[in-house]
Amino acid sequence: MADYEQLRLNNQLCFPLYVCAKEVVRKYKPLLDELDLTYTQYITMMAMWEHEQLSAKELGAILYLDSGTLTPVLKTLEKKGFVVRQRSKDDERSLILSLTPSGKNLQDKAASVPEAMMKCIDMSLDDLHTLHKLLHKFMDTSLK
Amino acid sequence: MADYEQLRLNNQLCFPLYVCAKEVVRKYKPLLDELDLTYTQYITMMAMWEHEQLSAKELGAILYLDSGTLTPVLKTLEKKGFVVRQRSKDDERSLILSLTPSGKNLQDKAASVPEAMMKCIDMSLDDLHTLHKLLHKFMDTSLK
DNA sequence: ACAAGATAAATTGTGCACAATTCAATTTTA
DNA sequence: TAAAATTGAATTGTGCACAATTTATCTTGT
Repeated sequence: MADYEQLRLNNQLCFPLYVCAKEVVRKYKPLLDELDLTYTQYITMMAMWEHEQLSAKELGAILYLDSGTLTPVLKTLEKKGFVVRQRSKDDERSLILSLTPSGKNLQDKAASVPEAMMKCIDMSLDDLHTLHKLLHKFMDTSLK
Repeated sequence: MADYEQLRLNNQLCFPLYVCAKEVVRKYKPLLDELDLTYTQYITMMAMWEHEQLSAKELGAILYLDSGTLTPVLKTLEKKGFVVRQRSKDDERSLILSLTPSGKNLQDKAASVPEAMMKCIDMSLDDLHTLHKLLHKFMDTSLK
């Protein structure tokens, strides 16, 4: 008689990962509403603030998102006036993304978001650091 | 001149959480295709295997999902013949969920999934255990 | 007993997320 | 160098995920 111990939700690694990710994104919502950004748009803008200019392909590699997801997100960000989409002169297949002044300015408003989020999280810095390190290890070793 | 250090993707906790969750669910896909289940349907079935019978409200509390998500998922699982949806006699508002024989049998096939997933994950058991513990701590302390 | 409030699902609308396919531009190769 | 293969975005279709609203049922207070 099998007890299927491995199939219990509490014994899964993926389930808490899935729940934490979802719920943290939900925590972001009221903060990001102030910036008129969804979470996906927010991480897209973070990548843009770091890189100033990059192709859609490079962006997808950074964010782990494919064109099916990014194409509509980028069109929305363009419509909001934060991002410019233009084809590369060198290679017409490539879509080059850059920030508008409005998109650059948004970084000032966004600067308070990480701090506000930290206030919601009631764990020691030590635990948070360990968690951060293990998630990156997980990404690097298991998500190829 | 601000350097916006806190806004860098690599310094965020949420971003690796979001990526790991997404990518792990993607890893599940070929395994769950064998069972004709999506990931959301899979965790729903896991909750059913554990509880045999429960209300939609209880299921939502277990899975951290609201009726907007669960209603269509449960209708799909009913259409696939794994789950029965019926109103409670005591309280017509409540939706009582139970497994069909086919839904129960599916547990046998599902039993190999956790093991197969573990083979994809190239981290020490120690690290996995720590990660698991920290995610639960995070859920318990920060997601109220 | 009945109106007012609370509760449980369902519905509606928006925005991802991804697989699979398509299309156009570029590169490779016979 | 022309056909074949590859590449980068866009498109199409399916399935969540959640906020907000609606509907039906139940509970509570008078």
